[in-house]
Amino acid sequence: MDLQRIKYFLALSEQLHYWKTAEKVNITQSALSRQIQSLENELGLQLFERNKRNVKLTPAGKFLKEKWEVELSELEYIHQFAKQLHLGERGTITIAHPDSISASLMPDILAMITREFPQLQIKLVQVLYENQLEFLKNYKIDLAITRDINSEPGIRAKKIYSDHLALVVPLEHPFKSFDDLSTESLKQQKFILPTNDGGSSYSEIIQALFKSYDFVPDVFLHSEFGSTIIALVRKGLGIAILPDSYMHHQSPGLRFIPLPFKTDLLINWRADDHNPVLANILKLVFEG
Amino acid sequence: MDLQRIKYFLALSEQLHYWKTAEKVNITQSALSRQIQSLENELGLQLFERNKRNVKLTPAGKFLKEKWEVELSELEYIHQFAKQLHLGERGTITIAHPDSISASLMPDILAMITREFPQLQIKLVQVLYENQLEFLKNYKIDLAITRDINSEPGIRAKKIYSDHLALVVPLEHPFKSFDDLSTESLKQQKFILPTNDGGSSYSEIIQALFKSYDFVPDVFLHSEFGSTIIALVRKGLGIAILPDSYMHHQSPGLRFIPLPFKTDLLINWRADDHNPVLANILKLVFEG
DNA sequence: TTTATTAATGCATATTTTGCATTAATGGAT
DNA sequence: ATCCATTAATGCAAAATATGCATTAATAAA
Repeated sequence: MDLQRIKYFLALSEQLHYWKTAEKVNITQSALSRQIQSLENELGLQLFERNKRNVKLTPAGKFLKEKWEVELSELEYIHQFAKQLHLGERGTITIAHPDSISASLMPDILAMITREFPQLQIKLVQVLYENQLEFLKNYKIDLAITRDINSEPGIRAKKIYSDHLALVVPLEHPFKSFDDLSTESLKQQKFILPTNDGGSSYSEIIQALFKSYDFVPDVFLHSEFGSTIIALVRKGLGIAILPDSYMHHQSPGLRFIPLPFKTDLLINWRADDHNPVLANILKLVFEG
Repeated sequence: MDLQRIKYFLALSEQLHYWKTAEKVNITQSALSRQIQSLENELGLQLFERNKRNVKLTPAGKFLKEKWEVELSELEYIHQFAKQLHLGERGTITIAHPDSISASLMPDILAMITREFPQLQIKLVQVLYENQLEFLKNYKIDLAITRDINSEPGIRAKKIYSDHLALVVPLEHPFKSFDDLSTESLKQQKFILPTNDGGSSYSEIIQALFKSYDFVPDVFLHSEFGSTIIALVRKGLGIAILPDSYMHHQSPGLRFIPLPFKTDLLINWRADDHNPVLANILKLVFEG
């Protein structure tokens, strides 16, 4: 059954006149007549009661007119929605990102996305460092913002930002600026550092930093969660090294001392992911 | 957009394999391939992500699969429903009938209808005698059961039943049987009779009855409603003449004395009414 | 590298739809 | 009653569309 036929029927059911209707829908009266006939044959029922003079809906025709009007507009809506999915203007995307940028980079990115694609639904998740690529490969997330360079096949990555590292100390701490740092003074500090899992480029940078001062830090505690680390520093339990993106978090009682080391932020996605939503978001992130 | 195409799409979206699907829907792989392509062109979007080896739904395709499945089954249901309307197995019909047969003939007719056409919706109404044909012509009712022969153009009628008239008296009344009736004894009675509107063949029969006893009745009250008349008779306010169909109403305290006069029941409908429901009901009423 | 698998495509054929011209039925006017 | 204007249906040829067969091109697996 062709939907066009149903549209012809609906037009005729309004006009109840073959000639006028035929003109309206841009076919000849002959074609219209036969379209209605085929529709009736296909359904095995009569839609119109007609003689050579008058056209009138049968009860079944009246019923179908009402129902089909609803169904056709429903289908119309569905098709428009699908078109938006196709164009990547609608849909859902799940993004994992590090805690550090939840008050700096993420708000910017999200504002940009909702400005360009207001219909997109975005799910933000925080994923443990070691799970990020696995979740990406298993379609649990579609986009991962990480601080690590990966070399997974099937995953593409691109740098989107670069953070300075900063030494985070309580306000009352004697370290006021970078000049106060020395091997001697650092040796006396207790450190709260990210979990050292060996593979993370972020950890490696921190290791390099300590190496440049040529000492092994006294690590009081490891945590994977930046917000945990900040809370502990504020309580005076130690000092930490974090990306200075954390400065954008509302953290009274803390001092960030910038260090001459940088940590990159990379955006990761499946190379074979053809979801148009992804393509739109990547384009937006890279090109503004 | 042909619904058949959508069915092909749905089949392919299950199998995700052109050959197998083509076989299943009884066309060649070539035809299927092109049907899917036209569908994609028509919608202006991609339904499947495919290379020469694999077929996979796109997000839009996945969405449409779910929605179209629902819509198609909805349409299926609508078409079946319409078919039933066409066959007169579904639909609504409004029937007017006299109060007298609401406990005798009507239950029989209704039982018959619901047995044969359980999906039919029947509205029963009581319409004042003088409005019956007007309501029928104005499509307020579809079927009128009357006791009057009409000669309206456009209205067809057929006799379906014949009632005896009965004299209705309270149980304690001296009239016990037809033999107790005489001009003398009747002259002493107060009568409660139907409204005498002149045109009703029912009233005319009652007039003929009185004429056969050669007297003019002392009429205490006229009412168009049989149940009102019965209530008044039971209270001893007079005696009445009613079709003996009323015997089937639960009316303790009354005696029905059959009279040798008959009143016909006719069923009336619009001659040009092609509602299949009507045709079915008429057939049922006439042929059992 | 080869092979088997599989979606797409060129082409001829079959089917369906369309438009033109005409027919047949019907309501209204004379 | 009769004629006329209107209007839905229909025969026919042309156009558009769908189908099947055979082949091609791409690719994953052996």
